[in-house]
Amino acid sequence: MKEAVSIGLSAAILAVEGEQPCVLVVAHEGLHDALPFGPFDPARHRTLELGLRNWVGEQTDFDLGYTEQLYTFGDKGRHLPSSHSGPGSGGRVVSVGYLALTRKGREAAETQWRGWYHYFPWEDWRDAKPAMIESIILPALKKFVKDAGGGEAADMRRERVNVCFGEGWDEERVLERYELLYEAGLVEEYYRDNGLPAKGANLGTAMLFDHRRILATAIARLRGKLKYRPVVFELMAPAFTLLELQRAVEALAGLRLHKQNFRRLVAEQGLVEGTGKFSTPLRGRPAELFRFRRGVLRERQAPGVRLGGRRPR
Amino acid sequence: MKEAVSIGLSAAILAVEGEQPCVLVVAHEGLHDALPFGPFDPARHRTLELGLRNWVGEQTDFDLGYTEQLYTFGDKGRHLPSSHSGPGSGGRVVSVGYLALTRKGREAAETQWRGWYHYFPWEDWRDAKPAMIESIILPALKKFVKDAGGGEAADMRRERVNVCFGEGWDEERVLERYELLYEAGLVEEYYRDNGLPAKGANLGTAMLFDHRRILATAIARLRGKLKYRPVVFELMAPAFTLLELQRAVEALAGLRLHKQNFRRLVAEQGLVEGTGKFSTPLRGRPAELFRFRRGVLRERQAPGVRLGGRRPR
DNA sequence: AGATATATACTCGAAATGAGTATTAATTGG
DNA sequence: CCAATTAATACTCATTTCGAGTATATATCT
Repeated sequence: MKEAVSIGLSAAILAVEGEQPCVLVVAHEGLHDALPFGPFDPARHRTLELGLRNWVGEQTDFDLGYTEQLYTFGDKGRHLPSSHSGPGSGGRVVSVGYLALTRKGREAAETQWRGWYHYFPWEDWRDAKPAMIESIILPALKKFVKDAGGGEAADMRRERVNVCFGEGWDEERVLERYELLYEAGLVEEYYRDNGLPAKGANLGTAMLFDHRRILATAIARLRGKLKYRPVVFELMAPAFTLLELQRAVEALAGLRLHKQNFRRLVAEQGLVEGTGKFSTPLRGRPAELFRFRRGVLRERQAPGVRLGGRRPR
Repeated sequence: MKEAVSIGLSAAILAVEGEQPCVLVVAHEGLHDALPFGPFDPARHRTLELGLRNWVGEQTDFDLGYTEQLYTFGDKGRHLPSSHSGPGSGGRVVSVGYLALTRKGREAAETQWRGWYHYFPWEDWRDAKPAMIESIILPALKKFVKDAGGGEAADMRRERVNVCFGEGWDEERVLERYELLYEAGLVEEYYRDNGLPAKGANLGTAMLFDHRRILATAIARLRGKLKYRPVVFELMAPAFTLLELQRAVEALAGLRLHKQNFRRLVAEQGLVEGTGKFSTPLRGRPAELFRFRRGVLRERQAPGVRLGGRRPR
C-alpha cells in the first residue's frame, strides 16, 4: 500500500416524530447539512461498530439502539473530493455508512433533527404523488434519455427512468432514484463533485460529501426491512396506539395504508399486545395503548409490517 | 489516525453446476481454503469495486457479471489475527467482502471450485434435514445455553438457538447460524482465533481468516435476493429447461421445491420465455428450452423466484 | 408392448390481500 | 340534551396467491 487510507464512519441516525421521519444532521461549516461523521481509530476500537458507538456517544447524547452497516464507499472524484478528505490526512478516505434507529431525545448543541423529505421531496407519496415528478423530474429525465443519442445507451437510460419513476412506485428504490437524478444532473452534488457551475433544477436540499447518498441508502434499507423485521418499534415509545404505529410506518414508507387492514395485520401477526390502558386524545374515541410483543421474534419467521400501501397517482 | 489501516477486498465468487452450488477458492498455503483476496490500492483504483474487478481479472479468468458489496469487517482479535494482517503491512486490515455471480468456466491454476455445503453442511436440506443438527448441533447448543448459567444471558442464548435451529427453518439465516456455532465453539475458527487448542466437534471445513464468515454472508444475501430479483439467471446458461432452473434455485436455497408450482410461478411472472427449441435428455420427455425475459425488469416490482419450499423434518 | 422417467396441464381448498360497510365511543358546538 | 365530528373497532366479501395434489402427454430403454 503506497497511499495512506483512513476510515471514516458516517451514521444516518433516524427517528420519527408523529408524522415526520427525521434524520440527525450537523450544520457543517455553515454550508451544507452533514451526517454525524467520525474517524475510525483502529488503536482504540476493536470493531467498526464499537468505534461508531463511541464517537456518536461523545458527540450526541444518544444511545443507538438498533444499528446496521449499510455500505462502504471508496470513490475518488465523485462523492468524496480529495480536497476534503478528512481531518489531518492527506490520503483517501474510505467511508463506512451506518443506519441507526433511535427515539428522538435532546440532541447536542451542533446537531439538529430534520425531516428527511427535505432531502428527498419526491419520496413522500402520503398525500399525493409529488407534483414535481410530472412537472420537473420526468421532463428532465426525458431529456436525459434523449441526450444519450439513441441506441443501446438510450435504451438503458429509458429503462432506468421507467423503473425509478414510471408506472408502479416501488418505495424501496430510494437509492436508485437518487443515483439517477445525480447522473442526470438534477441534484446539486453532481455539479459540485464535477467542478461545474450549477444549472438547471436542483431538487431537494443538498448535503456534504456523499452524505445524501448514504441517507438514501439508509432510507431504502429501512423501508425494505420494515416489511420483514419489527424495526419500527425501535422508533416508537414503549406504549403507543395503533394509529400512532400506523402513522410512523406511513412516514417511513412514504405511503398511506388502509387502516382496518393495518390493524388486522398487526394483530394477527402478534406483533403487539394490549396494555389495558387507553390514550386520552384531544378529540375522538380513546384508543387502547399497545406495546411491542417481544415473543414474535421467537415465533414468526418474518415478523414485519407488510405494507400493501395505496399509491396515489 | 495513528495506526495504519489497509483495505483488503475479498470475493465470494459463486456459481452453480447442475445440482451443486460452488464457490471459487484458492488453496492458500496448503493449509486452509481461502477466498480470492487482494489489497485495495487507492492510487490505482477509483472505486472499491473497480479494484476488486481488477485483481480478480488478474488472478482468475473470470468476468464477474453481477457483483454486490456485502459487508465490511474490521474486527481485531477475532477473525483477523494481526499476525496475518496481509502482505507487508504492520497495521489493521479492514476487509470488504463482495458477492459475485458467474458461470463456471476454466479457472486459473491455483484456484478451484468447491461445493459450498462443504463449509456449511447443516445448510443443505434438499434431501432431508441434515442429521448432524439433531445428533451434534442441538446437544452442543443446549450445553452452550446451560454454560451461560441461567438468568438473562441464558435466555438470550436459548432464543438465538431457537431462532437459528429451532422450529421453522429460515434458509436465509446462514450468517446468524454460523456466528452462533462460532461462539459456541463448534467451528475450528473459534479455537484458532482465540489461540486455544481445538476440541469438540469441528463442523464443516474451515477457511482462512474470516473467509467462512464472508461466505456465509454471501450465501445469506443470495438466498434472500433470489426471491425478489432475478439473480439466478446470472448463474444459468443462456438457455435452460425449467427443471434445470429449478435445480439451480434448489441448490442455492438448500430446499426442495414443488415442481408444478415452480413452473406456474416462473411462467406467470413472465420471468422466462420459450425459445421453441427442445432439450435432448438421456431419458424422459424432452423439455422446452427457455431463456430469461429481460422485459420483467421493466414490468414487475419484485421479479424473483419466490420459493415456498418444503422443509423436511 | 410395457416399464420408467420426465414434461406439462389442470383442480381444489386454504390462506392472504385489498377494499369496503357498519357500528361504537368519545368530544365539541349549539 | 342533541347533532355533528372524529376516531376506534368489528365485520364482510371478492380476488389473488399458495400449497398440494391428480391427470395426461411424450420421450427412452428393454
